[in-house]
Amino acid sequence: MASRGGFDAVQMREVAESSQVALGTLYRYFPSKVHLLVATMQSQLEHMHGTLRKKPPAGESAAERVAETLMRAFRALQREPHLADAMVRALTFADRSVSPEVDQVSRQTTAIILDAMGLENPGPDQLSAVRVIEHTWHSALITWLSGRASIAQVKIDIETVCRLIDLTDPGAGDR
Amino acid sequence: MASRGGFDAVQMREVAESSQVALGTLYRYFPSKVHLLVATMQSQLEHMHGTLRKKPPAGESAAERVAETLMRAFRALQREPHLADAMVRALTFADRSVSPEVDQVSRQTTAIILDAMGLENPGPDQLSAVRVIEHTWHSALITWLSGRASIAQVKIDIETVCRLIDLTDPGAGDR
DNA sequence: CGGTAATCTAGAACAAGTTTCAGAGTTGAT
DNA sequence: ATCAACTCTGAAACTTGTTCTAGATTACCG
Repeated sequence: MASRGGFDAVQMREVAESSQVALGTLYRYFPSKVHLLVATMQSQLEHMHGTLRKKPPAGESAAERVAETLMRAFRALQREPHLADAMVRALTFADRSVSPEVDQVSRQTTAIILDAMGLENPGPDQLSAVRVIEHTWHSALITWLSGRASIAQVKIDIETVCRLIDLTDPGAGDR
Repeated sequence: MASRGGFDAVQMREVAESSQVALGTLYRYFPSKVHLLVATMQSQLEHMHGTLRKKPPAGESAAERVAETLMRAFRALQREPHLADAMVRALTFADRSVSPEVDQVSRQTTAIILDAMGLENPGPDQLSAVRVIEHTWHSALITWLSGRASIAQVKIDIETVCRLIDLTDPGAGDR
C-alpha cells in the first residue's frame, strides 16, 4: 500500500483487512501507524544492509565509499518513491512514543555507514561526522520527496557532507 | 497553543474559536494545519533574522559565526520547546501542497546563514555547504525534540557540520 | 441607493487514526 | 480435562483534520 500511494495511502483499516486480522489486533502489535511504518523501515534497512555486505562499495577513500553506499540506497528508494515517502515521513513525524524504534533505525543506519567507512572503532569525531551525514541523508531525502530538490541536488549534498569524513580521518587514503 | 503542547495541541477548531472566526474562514486562509504552522515558522524566522541583524555573531571565521548563529537560534527554541516541536514537525511533515511555503522558510534560513558567513555572492560549493548545514540543523532539531539527542549533542553536530565551511572557503581566517 | 460578487458564519457531514468492549477462541499448566 | 489467562474478533464510538452547504453580512460599483 505504501508503494502505491505513500504515507496517506496506508490506511490502518485496510492494512488490518488485507492482513486478515482485526483492527484491534493490528494495534496490539503496532501501536500506531507511525510505529507500523517505522517497523517497515527497519526491515527494509536490514535487507539493504545485507545487500550491501555482499557487494561492498569500492571507492578509494572512506568518503567515497560512504557516498557510494548512500547513493546506492538512494537509487533503491527511487525505485519505490512512494514507499520511501511513507517510511521517511513516518520517521521524521515520529514523536517520543516511537523513540526506541526510531533509535533502532538510526543505529542500523550508523552501522551501514561505519561499514562503508571500514572503521572498527571510530573516535568521537568520526561519530559526529557520521551523525551529521545521517542528518543530511534524512533531510535531503525529505526535500527530494516533497519535490523541492532534484536527484542531482541530493547527490551533491551527499557528496558534500561526505567530505567531512576526510576532515576527521586524515589517514583514510592510506588504507 | 503550540507553545503549550506542541503540534498535537494545535487544534483547528480551537484556533478558529480563539481567533473569533469560523472554521471555514480559517481554512480559507490556511488550507491545512501544516500550512498554518509553517506560516508561524515563517513569521518566527523573520523575527529571528531581524534580531540577528541587530546583533551579528562575533566569531573569527565564517564557520564560527554560523555555528554561533545557529546556537543562538537553538537557545531561542529551547525557551519554547513545544512551539519548536509544532513548527519543525509541520515543516518536515509537509507534503507537496505546502512546497512554496516550505521553500520560503528554506530561503529565509539560507539568508540567515549566508548573513552569518558574511558572503556577498557565494559560489556553488558554498551553497552546497549551506544546504548541508540546513539539513543538519533541521534533522538535529528533530532528534532533540523527540528526545533522542541531548542539547550538547546538537551543539556538537552543528559545530561539526560548520567545519564544512572552512573546506569551501580557505581564506576565511584572513578576514 | 440597489445589486452583485465576495466573504463570513454556524453547523453538519465526512475521513481516517485510535480506543473501547463484549464475547468467542486458544493456550498452557496442573 | 479443566480452569485461568491470554488473544482475537467484530463492531461501535470517539477524535480531530477537512470539506460542504445554506444562508447572513459585507464591500464595491454604477
